Amino acid sequence: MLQTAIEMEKAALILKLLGDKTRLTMMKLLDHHACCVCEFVEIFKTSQPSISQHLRKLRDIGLVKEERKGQWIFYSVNKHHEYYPFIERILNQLPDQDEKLKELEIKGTRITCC
Amino acid sequence: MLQTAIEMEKAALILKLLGDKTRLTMMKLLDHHACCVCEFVEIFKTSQPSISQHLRKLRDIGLVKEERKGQWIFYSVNKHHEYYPFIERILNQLPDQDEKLKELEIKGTRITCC
DNA sequence: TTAGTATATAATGATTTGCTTATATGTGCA
DNA sequence: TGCACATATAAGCAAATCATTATATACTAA
Repeated sequence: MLQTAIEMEKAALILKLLGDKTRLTMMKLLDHHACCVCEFVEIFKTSQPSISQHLRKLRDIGLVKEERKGQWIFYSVNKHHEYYPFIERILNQLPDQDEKLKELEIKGTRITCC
Repeated sequence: MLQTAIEMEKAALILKLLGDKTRLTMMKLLDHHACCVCEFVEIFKTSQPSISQHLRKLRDIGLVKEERKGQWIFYSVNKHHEYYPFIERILNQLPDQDEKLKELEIKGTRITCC
C-alpha cells in the first residue's frame, strides 16, 4: 500500500482523538472486532449518549465506519483510512483488550449478530 | 532495553499531550536536537509563556528534560522515559521538521551554546 | 550593583471537552 | 398499529485547555 506523507496537523488531530482512554480502548477493540454501541455502554459503564458521542468523533474524521445490522449498528476500524498505517502502529503497541469482550460473552451480553 | 508493558491510561495521557500541533512538533524537533525556549518562541510565533507552559506539561510527565547552560535552558527528549520506545515509534512516522531550525540558523537566531 | 536577556509562574478569560438528561429516529415483532 | 429496544442528536453544565498579560526569578555583563 502506498503510504501517504503524514502531515503534522492531521497527525496531531488523530493523536488528540486517541488521547482519551475510552476512545483509545475502543479503537484497540475495533481494530480486531466489530462492536455495537450497547456493548461499549456495558464495557465502559457509561451512558449510551456518551458512547455515541465518542464514536461520532472517531467517525467524523473517518477512523471508524458503521454498518447497520438489523437493530444494531456495528462499528469497526476503517482500515482504508489514509492514516491507518500510522494508527495501526500505535494500536499494535497497546495491550490486548479482548478480555473485555470475553466478559460480555460470559455474561451472555455479547452481540454476535448474523 | 527492557520494554515495559504499556498501560492504556498512561498511553492515553501521552497521546493527549502529543495531540497538540505545537507540542508534537516540539517533540519531533527535541528528539534529535536540544532547543531552548526562545527558539521555540520564534519557530511557533507565539508568546514565551505559551511555550513555557507547553514545555512544562511535557516535563511534568517526564517526556522532556531541561539543562541550564548559562542564560539559556535547553530542553531535550528524555530517552530514558519508560514509554520512550512507544513515543519514538510515533515520532519516527512524522515528517522531519529540521527546516524550522535551519531557518533560524540562516537568520542567525539559532542558539548553539558552548 | 544595575540593566538586559531568558525563563517560569500567576491570574484571567474564551473556547473546547466530556459528561448528563431529555428527546427524536429507526428497527423488529406481537 | 403499537410497544420495546438500539441508537443519534440536542441542550445544558462543570471541568479542562490554551492563549494572553503581568510579574517574579535567574543569569550575564558592564
